[in-house]
Amino acid sequence: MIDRKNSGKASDADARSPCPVACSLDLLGDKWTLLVVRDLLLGKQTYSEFQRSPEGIPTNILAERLKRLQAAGVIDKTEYQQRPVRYAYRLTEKGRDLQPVLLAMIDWGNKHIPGTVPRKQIEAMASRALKSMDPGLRRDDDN
Amino acid sequence: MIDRKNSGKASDADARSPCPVACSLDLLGDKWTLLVVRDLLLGKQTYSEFQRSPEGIPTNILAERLKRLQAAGVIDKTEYQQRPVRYAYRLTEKGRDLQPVLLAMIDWGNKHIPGTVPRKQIEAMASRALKSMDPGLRRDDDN
DNA sequence: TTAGTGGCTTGCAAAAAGCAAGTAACTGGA
DNA sequence: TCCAGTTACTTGCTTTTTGCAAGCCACTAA
Repeated sequence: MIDRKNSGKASDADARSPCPVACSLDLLGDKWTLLVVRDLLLGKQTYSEFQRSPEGIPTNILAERLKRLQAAGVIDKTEYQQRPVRYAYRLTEKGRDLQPVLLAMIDWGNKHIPGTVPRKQIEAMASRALKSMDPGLRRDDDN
Repeated sequence: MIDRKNSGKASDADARSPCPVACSLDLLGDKWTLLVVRDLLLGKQTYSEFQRSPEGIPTNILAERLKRLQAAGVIDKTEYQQRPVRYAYRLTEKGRDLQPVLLAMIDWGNKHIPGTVPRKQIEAMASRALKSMDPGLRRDDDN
């Protein structure tokens, strides 16, 4: 199972162009990747939490995206307990820096797509998630 | 050639969820769409200009994306001359409002993907494009 | 012992992307 | 007038990616 694609590449190599937009889209340009990042910013951390999001990401795509994001250094995966083994996915600084992109999308959606849940409500969800978090999942350290 | 998909839909109907991020990605979530928006923000307006961009968008994909963006109200298409007929694609207000999303991506790319051309340089390109623009292509009106 | 959960992998059909080629309307030059 | 070239696409076909269902392994709790 040797696969040379995307190996280690924190950046380009086979990027389409040196444009930062094009390079960002090489990693993030699909319907699912940024939704996973959104979930992480909202405080979700486990595979099954991502699966339970209302959009219903297919499980094979979720697995593939988590690997890609990890390979790109956007997230990391840690065993937060053994017996039974459970993994927590968390954003790295590189991942957290995607927040402005997500916020810009939220603002655009709110302004131009009727019926989308407003940013304020989303921010409230995020802070509520932080407060009610399982202590075992908390990140007191910063990478 | 009846096609009921995407007809008129400025917003959702068959959106995956009411999340503004998910809804935005339903329209913008692929490798090419935001590159076309980038080109438009940089002052490019014609089919062949989009084609000449360094990423090399396949022509059938470009045609399909232009239709989708037009159907979504992000761009409009006007005949800016006849004999021979030539079309100019321009961002609507909805389209211009995507600038913050693009800027956030540029900043992220500049910070985390080595070798990407810096925002300042891109902004310089955009203003140079404005100054040297064919008067026939200029938009003095605002929709 | 058995049902249930978490975190995946595998197989396969359907959709989308990517490539090459072709087309229609027109221009400008020999 | 003929011919090459440009613009704005469409069509056909192959390859890649998505999406859906099912299966699997480790483990727990009843």
